[in-house]
Amino acid sequence: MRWPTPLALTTTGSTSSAGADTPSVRVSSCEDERVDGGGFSLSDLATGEIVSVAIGDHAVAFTFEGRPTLLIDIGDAPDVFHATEQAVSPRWTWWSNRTALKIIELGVRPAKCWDLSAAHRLLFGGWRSGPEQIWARLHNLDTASIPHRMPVTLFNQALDAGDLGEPVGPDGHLRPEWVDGDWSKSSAQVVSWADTALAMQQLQSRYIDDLHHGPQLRATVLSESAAELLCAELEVDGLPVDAAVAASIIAGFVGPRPRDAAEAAAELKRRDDDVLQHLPPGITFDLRSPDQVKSLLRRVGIEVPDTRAWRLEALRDAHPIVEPLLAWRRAERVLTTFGYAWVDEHIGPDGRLRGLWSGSDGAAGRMTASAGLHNMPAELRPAVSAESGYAFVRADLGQIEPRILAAVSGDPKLAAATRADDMYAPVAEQLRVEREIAKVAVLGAMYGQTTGKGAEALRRLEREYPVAMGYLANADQAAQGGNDLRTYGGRLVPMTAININGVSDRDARSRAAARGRFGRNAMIQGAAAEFFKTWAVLMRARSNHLNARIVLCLHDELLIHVPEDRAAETAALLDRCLQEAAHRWAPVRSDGLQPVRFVSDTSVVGAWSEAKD
DNA sequence: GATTTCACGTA
DNA sequence: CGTACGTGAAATCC
Repeated sequence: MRWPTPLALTTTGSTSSAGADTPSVRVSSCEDERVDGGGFSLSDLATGEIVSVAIGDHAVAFTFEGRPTLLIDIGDAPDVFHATEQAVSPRWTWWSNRTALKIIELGVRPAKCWDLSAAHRLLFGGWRSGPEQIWARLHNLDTASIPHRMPVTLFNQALDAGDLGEPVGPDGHLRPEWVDGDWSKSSAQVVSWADTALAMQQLQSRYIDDLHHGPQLRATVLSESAAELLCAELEVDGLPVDAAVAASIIAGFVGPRPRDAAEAAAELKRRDDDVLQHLPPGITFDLRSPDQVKSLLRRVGIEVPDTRAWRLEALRDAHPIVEPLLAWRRAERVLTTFGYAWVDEHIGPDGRLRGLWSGSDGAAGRMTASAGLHNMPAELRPAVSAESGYAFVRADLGQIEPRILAAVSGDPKLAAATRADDMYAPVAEQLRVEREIAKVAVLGAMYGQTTGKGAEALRRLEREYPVAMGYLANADQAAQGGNDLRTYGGRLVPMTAININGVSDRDARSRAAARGRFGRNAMIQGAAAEFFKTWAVLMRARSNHLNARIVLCLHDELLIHVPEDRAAETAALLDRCLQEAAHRWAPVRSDGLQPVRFVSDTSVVGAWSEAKD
């Protein structure tokens, strides 16, 4: 698709409203060329779907029915985005949510999009999903041959816009100069880059059709795209945290905030001495060094292969130094990872903890977050508290993994068990074992349990739920054979994603077993991640009128910040969204029943720590 | 200076 | 039970 001479224009900031229904934008000039574009009325666009492509950090090219319509500078025109969302709520197309972030920072919340990067990670697996990767895979080019740009040196200055040429180089790859995006763009080049992105959207769409993975694949692309919008919003909004409460909790572990270096050193020594006093005077070890801790333990007669907490836990009574050592470890964790430095670095003056969010990193496509948002110790959760006049609605999915297994495998008997609030109860009855045994057996089957107490229960599981167990065995076998997997929602799980390092010292058999475990786990964990994101983005889309904001996603748990008087409504809506997500995953049967039931535990709280099971 | 290992928090 | 992630400090590599 080549575009005609683009109407490459910027607004003058004079978005005039002719009326609430027909906002219009007057366009006049561009960075480096003048194109007489005349007037532009958003109401003209209301009849069809806009495809819009945001470019780099700044400019955005709008297209309508394949024709370039408008090019603007993001920072210049928040009102244009706002009006566009209001009038037509387009499905934006962009290379990644870094563009969405720019718009969200202006206070506009795009409703929907096609995120090329998210779609790419879904379709092809892995982490890398820049324009050059997207282009290469869709053109069957070897990603190893993607060219890299020479580092910029004194003698190798950044290119002028005029030196860029076409986006595609002679080797068939996107030119790295274009991908890097730190070039000054002419309007024609911006439009050309938009052209490229739109072409990728069409190729991805065709790729989806050709995979024949069922209607859920396209639905997953849209859900994962929306999840990227959610991620950008999570980065902008942040998690409400009371820094004073956080500081007082930290003080309980490591003492008050030191005023100077000497005080910090004294506090450090005091904590070290709590442990070292159990040794003969004069003997000292660096407690921060695992090797030295091992030597320390050897000196008091304890020999261990490593000094991990769970191992030392069992040796509490072996020597009086073990107990204070464990306490030291705990305090050290708080001090180094979640101490005052963490508070200072990640909690803003507005009382929001902010980190970077990824919608689908990793092997199975779960969301990830930095700044400790996903591994904050439970002891710190009281500091995560709603602002004045607000409340949290927190909800987590109950027994999500076995329910997912029932759904993706299509096992009718296991699906029947999901009708119970506690699905392990009917499973236990079926297996004629205790509930705990049944639970361990089901989890063991999903995770590839190796140490076997539940061996007998596992055999019974295979007899009673052959479809579900067959699904897992199939994934295990495929992964052991080095074959890539694809989740129920359509995410490719490449077997290259498995971390070989951790098992490199084992023999071939245990490596194969590790691959098998990885495979069966990825199919469940990945599908659960997809289901969770569907739930979350439905809630995001449905809750605008409540002023509710999702402020934390934690694999199976949602935390929503909402005005107090809308909390009950929000909780009710959250449940309806869960039912909608379940329905989208598996339409109702002929008898009108939902084949697999999903449940959540939902509560309205003032702080995250409350009402947590 | 960059990379790996150990340890540990979360699900 | 087992998988995944992000983190920080020490140890190791180059």
